[in-house]
Amino acid sequence: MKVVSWNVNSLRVRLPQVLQLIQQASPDVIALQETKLQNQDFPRDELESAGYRLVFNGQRTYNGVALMSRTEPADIITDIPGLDDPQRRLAGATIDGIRFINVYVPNGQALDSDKYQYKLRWLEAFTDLLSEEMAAHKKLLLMGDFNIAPEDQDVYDPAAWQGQVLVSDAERRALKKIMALGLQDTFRLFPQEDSRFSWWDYRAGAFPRNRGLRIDLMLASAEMAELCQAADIDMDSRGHDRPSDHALISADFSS
DNA sequence: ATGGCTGGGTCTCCCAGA
Repeated sequence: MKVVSWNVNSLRVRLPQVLQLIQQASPDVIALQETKLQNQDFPRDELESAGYRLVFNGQRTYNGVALMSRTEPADIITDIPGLDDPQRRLAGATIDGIRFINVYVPNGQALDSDKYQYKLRWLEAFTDLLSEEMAAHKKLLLMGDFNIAPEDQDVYDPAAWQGQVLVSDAERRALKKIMALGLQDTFRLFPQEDSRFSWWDYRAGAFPRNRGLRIDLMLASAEMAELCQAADIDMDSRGHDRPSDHALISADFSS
């Protein structure tokens, strides 16, 4: 089973690239973040014609996530219980007996911003939900744009980023708490070169200079981690004409 | 050098992203 996750930064702009991905890689499950489309504007026909069942949870301008699969999704969730939140950041479903949860974690903007407090509150409420999901599903894959670089090795210049949003102690603690529920970073299950990232600023030649962060993650429960055969970051997706600022990440699982 | 670039909406400026 091939699974991919991609922050497309507008599905309207990136739809041709998603269709190309389908043609070239034919993933079994595709998680998208930052679709930036209301549900009524979601490109249903194009993606259903390409052979996918769709779960989408969208809003205008900001946020929006989707979960696409070759087979029928069941037990769909689109909200975090107990969190009254108009922002559309979650799409989960059971597909082929595996629980998939796709998240677009809030960015946080800056440590002194209200958005940072919202990010921490969101993560706390999400962790409660995830704890229940983990208890109910042995095979679980949590993926998406976490907007947190787990370790300094996931940051191109850790000294310059020290204490900033995306790497701050509170954010990393929140991520550790999520992983302590029994999740493993699939990317780190395999030997990796240094300085491999998943996001690069559009500005100042950040991508050609590889000044990036690894903030897009695919986290697997123990049972899923055992089945994981490979995990990768698709650099071509970021080198594309008119690219998203995020690369697509992928993992393969034996059935 | 707190800039730069991109997408979307309020639409040729502003907000947000990370």
